[in-house]
Amino acid sequence: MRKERLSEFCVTTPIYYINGDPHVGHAYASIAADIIARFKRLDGFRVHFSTGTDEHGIKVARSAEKSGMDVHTYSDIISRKFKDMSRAVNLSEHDFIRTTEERHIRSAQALWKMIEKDIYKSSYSGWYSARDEEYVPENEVVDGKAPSGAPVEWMEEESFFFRLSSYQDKLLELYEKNPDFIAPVARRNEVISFVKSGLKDLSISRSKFNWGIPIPGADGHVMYVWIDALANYITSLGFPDKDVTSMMSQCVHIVGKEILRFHAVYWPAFLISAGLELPRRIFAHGWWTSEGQKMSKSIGNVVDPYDVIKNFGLDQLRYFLFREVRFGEDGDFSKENMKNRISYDLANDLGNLVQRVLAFIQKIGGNLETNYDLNEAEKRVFEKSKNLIVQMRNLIDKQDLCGALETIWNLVSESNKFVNDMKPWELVKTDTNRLNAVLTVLCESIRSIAFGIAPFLPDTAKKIFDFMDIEGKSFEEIEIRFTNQTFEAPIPLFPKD
RNA sequence: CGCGGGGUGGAGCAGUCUGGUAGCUCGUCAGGCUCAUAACCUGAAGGUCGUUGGUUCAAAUCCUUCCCCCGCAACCA
Repeated sequence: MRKERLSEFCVTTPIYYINGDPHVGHAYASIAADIIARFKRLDGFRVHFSTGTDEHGIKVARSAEKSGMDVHTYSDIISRKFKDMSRAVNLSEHDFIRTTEERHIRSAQALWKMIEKDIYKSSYSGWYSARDEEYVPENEVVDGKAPSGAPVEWMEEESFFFRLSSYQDKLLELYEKNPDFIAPVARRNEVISFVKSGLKDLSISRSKFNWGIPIPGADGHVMYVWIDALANYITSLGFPDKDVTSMMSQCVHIVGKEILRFHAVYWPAFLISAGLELPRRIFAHGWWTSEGQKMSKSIGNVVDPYDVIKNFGLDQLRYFLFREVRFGEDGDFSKENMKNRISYDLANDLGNLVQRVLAFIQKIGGNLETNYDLNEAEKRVFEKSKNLIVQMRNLIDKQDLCGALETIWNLVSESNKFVNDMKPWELVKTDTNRLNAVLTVLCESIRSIAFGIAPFLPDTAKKIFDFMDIEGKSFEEIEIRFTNQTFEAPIPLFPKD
C-alpha cells in the first residue's frame, strides 16, 4: 500500500545560469539527476525529471548588451548550449525549462500572489558598484572597492521584502523533524547553524533593471532571482494549473553546494508561505578540481564535457564522475585516474567478465542449456545477483551513487572469481550438467549487472541487453528466468587500443 | 576567542562515542594459475595514527598545548 503512494518520483537539476558555457560541473549535476531518474523508472516509478536554464538578471542583460544582441536572442543562444549539453550527456526523458517561458512567468507570478501576505515594501540598501551595476556583498568590500576594483557607494532603492525572519523557527523545526531533508549531513549542519544565527528579511525585487519577471501590480519592479529561479521546479510540474502536491512530496532537488542555502532555506520558506508541499530532499553535490587545481579560465584547465566524451566516451565519463568520488564530496578530475578507471574497472573487470562468459557460450555452440539445480557455491552467486537491485534501491534513495556502483562492482568481482573457481573450460570436458548450472548463474549475474549499470551506463547496458536478447525496460525482467537461450556473439565493451 | 569539519603507510578513506599491540579500496613488488580486453589466488614492502604534556597496566581512541588544512559567516545560480 505504501508502494502505491510512492509510485511517483521527481528529481531536478538546478537551472543553470546562462552567464557562461556549460562545463563539467553542469554535466555532473545533470548526469546525477539522470541516473536517479533512470533508476526510478526501471524500478516502476512514474518519474518527473526537470532541468533548464535561468535567464533573467542584470548579468545576462549586460552580457547581451556587450555582445550587441537583443537579450532574447542572446538567451536563446546560450540556453541552446545547455540544451545541447543535456543531449550530449544522454539525459533521459525530461522537461527542459527556461525561465523566460510564458508558463514560467505565469507560475512565478502566481507563486508571488500566494506569498503576498509575507511581502512588504521597504527599501534595500547596500554597497553598490556603478561600474559593475550590482550590489557587492558587505564582506567583499575592501577599502571602499568591489573585488573588481570598482568603487562602491552606499545605495538605497525601493524593494519588496519577504518576511523570511518569521520563518526561522518553522525552518528549524522542519530540519529537526526531517533529518534527511538536507544532505549530506555536513551541509545540513551548516544550514542549521546559518538559520540559528538569525534570518533577515529577503529583498526579492529590483527596480534598477527590467530583465526579469514583472511583479503583479507593481510597475517598474521585477522579481529578483530567488523567487523567479526557485519557482522553476513547480512550473515544471504544471503549477499553477495542476496540483503539484504529490510530485513535490517525492521530489529530490540536486543542487551545487554553492546554492544549497537558497534551496534549503528560502525555498521551503516560500513554499510554506504559499501553503504548498515541500520537497523530500535537497542534496548538495561537491565541486571538481582539475588535475589538482581549481578550475579557472585563466589557468585554462576547465574541463569541457565535450572533450572528455570525444576522448574517452560518454559512458566512461558517466562512470568516472560517480565512481571516483563519493557523491556529495569534492573531487579531482584527473585524466590519469580516468584512464585507470576505464582500463581496470570497465575493461578488465566488467568488459572482460561479459566477454569471457558470453564468448565461452559461443564456443560451445551459442546455446545455453539452462540449469537452475544449483549447488552451494552457485546458489551464493545466484542469490547475490538477485539481491543487487534491492541493495541499490537503498543506496539510490540516499543518493549514494558511488556506493551503488561499488555494490555492482562487488558482484562483478565475485562473478569473475566464480569463473576462476568453477573453471568452465574444464567442466566442458567433464561435467556438462555442472557446466550448464555455472553458465546459467553467470548469465543471471551478468543480466543483473547490466540492469544495475543501466542508469549509469545506458549505452553499455544496451549492448549487453542486445547480446543477451533482453528488453531492458524494467527491473522486473530480472525475475524472468532464462530458458534454453541463444545469445549473440559478444563484442568487447571497452576495447583497449 | 564567530560557527563547524578535518589532519591515519604512495593516493583516497574507516577506526575515535563504548581505550587493549592499525584496517579497507586502489597503487607498488615477487610467485602461482590462464577460458578471456584477462581475472583470480598466495606472499612481500611501506605508517613514531599533525604537535606537546598528562590520565592509565594499556591511547589513533580520554584530557591538555600548539601547528596546519577546509567549509559556512545572506543577495554569490
